[in-house]
Amino acid sequence: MTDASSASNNFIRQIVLEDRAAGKHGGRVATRFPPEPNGYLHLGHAKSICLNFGIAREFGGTCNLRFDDTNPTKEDLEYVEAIQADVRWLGFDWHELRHASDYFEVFYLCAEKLIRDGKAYVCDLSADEVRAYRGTLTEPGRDSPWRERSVEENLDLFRRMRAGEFADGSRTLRAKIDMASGNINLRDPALYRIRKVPHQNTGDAWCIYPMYDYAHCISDAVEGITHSLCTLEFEDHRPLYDWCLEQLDLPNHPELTEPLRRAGLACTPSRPQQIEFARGNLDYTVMSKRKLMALVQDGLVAGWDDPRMPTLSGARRRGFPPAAIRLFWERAGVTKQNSVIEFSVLEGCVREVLDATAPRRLAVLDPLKLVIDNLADDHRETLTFPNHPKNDGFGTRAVAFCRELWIERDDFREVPPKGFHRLVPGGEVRLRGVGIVKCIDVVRDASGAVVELHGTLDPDTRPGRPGAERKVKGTIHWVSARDAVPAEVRLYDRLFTVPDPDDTSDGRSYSDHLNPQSLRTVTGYVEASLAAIAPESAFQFERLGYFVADRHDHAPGRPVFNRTVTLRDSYAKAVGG
RNA sequence: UGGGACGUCGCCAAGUUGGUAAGGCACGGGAUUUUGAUUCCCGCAUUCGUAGGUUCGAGUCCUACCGUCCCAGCCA
Repeated sequence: MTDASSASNNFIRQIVLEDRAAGKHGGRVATRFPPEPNGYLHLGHAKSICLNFGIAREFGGTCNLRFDDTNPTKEDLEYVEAIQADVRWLGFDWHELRHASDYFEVFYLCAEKLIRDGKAYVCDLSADEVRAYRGTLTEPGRDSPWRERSVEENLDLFRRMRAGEFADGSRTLRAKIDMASGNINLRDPALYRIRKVPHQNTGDAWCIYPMYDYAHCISDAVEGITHSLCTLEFEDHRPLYDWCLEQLDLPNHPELTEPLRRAGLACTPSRPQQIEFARGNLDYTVMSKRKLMALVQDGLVAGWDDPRMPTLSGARRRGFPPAAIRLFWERAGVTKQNSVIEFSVLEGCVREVLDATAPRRLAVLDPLKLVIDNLADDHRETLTFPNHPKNDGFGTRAVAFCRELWIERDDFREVPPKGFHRLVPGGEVRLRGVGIVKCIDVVRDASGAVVELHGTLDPDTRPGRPGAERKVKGTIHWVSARDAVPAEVRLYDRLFTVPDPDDTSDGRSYSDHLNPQSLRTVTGYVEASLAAIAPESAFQFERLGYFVADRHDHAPGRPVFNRTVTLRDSYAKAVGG
């Protein structure tokens, strides 16, 4: 994890630095990553994960994984399991695994304290009425008719809410703040609502559930969080975050957190500080949970881990190394500016990591036969290839060579465009690791299509011979037609055809911009040893790109590869290919 | 005159007491190369949303304006 040690500077890191210098929290740093288990983690979450775990790691602090599970109608165990796997895969491990629901009893005790202090009341208004009383962005709201109930009545009603005496939606517990505030979050926000539905973690123990603003700040304090990092849209919520913690003063009211200690959970409440940063967006993709969910449910992709999805499980299956994702977010930086990062930045990180870590192999994806006429029909040879051009530590491997080869159809042109460096009739090209071959014949089928090439290998240009230094314009890759094995290869491209699929100003929605070419499956030929490698092994197929053995479908004897990313190709770019 | 935030190169992003615009990606050019890959050089904002002002000097201070994003869930 070298990328975390060279931590780039950003405003949050500076705040932490200053806080430590000032001796806040005794110099302690504690963060948390608090996903709601209502979907899979995506690249955007990775930014928050890298930030929270990265800050904790840099300062010798701790970072908890906390499931923000306060809304049982949306959450599911499937997600809590997938999220843990994704965080681990990204390369992080949490100090403690917590659930907001672990604190339900604490939230309840805190609510009673607010009621006793005259800071919260039970409101009988319906959802529609609350909306009407709230006012608008430019007009103040009006006080609820239930705002001045006595402490005794509020306490009685709230206890009966918990006991299940009232119907869903019939009452809420509300904070008593200011119905005229310019900040709508302060217009007596709901703290608790009635939902008689079972919860993925607490079963049917509760029928009242706390709201995010109320639960989140208390959860942070209870866990001793020092810096509570969240995204920009919560900036308006910070006054409420601070209000709750100020009313409750958890550090000085141990009786409120007593249930936790009784349950054996460590608990030394802090007074955390919420700091907001901008989400990270990528072009040519969508990142909202709702849209990702729709892509899955509408069958537009093969699942949450479809290699075209910006989910972490999708990135994993696509072959993006976790280190590349970490590097990416480090490069992108952390600020308060809304931004859309070009996908090429991510691809660059992926190539950078894979160039250094992926062993090289030969594979032909669009095969055309090339017969070396000046080799005996039974000619068999085993060539030794380095596994990495710049790192001998990768060792070497044996590559079978014979008279009949597969080469890339693209690497032969009868009428070459200018600047074409590959094989042409009568022309020469280097076969990677073999020598220079000259094309002496082109075989066509009845329709005139090229079906086979014949050539001669110049024996003086074989590796080790003096002629091996001879220059030719191009080098192409190949595999032995008698030894290579067929493999299913999935060629992925971006899922959307437009930079901003979320833009609906032309009246079209993101699903109208799906790229029909985002997946092309071909059967190619790969070095035989690739049939035996483990799923998720990554390789560079020389001159083609980086490929990964599919996590689920690759099996011994049935190789399946996903193209992670192509190699940079200045030739294709120059000719507009 | 509802509240909150943000505007530095095509995309990110440094710039913390005002002293004369880092870096990355992308892009263009060149070298090396048995991957048109990698690597290596070189180039790439007289200018910091705009207009004024203060100052010997402003991206950094002041004023006004313009633009973008977020907020009216008993979602998070």
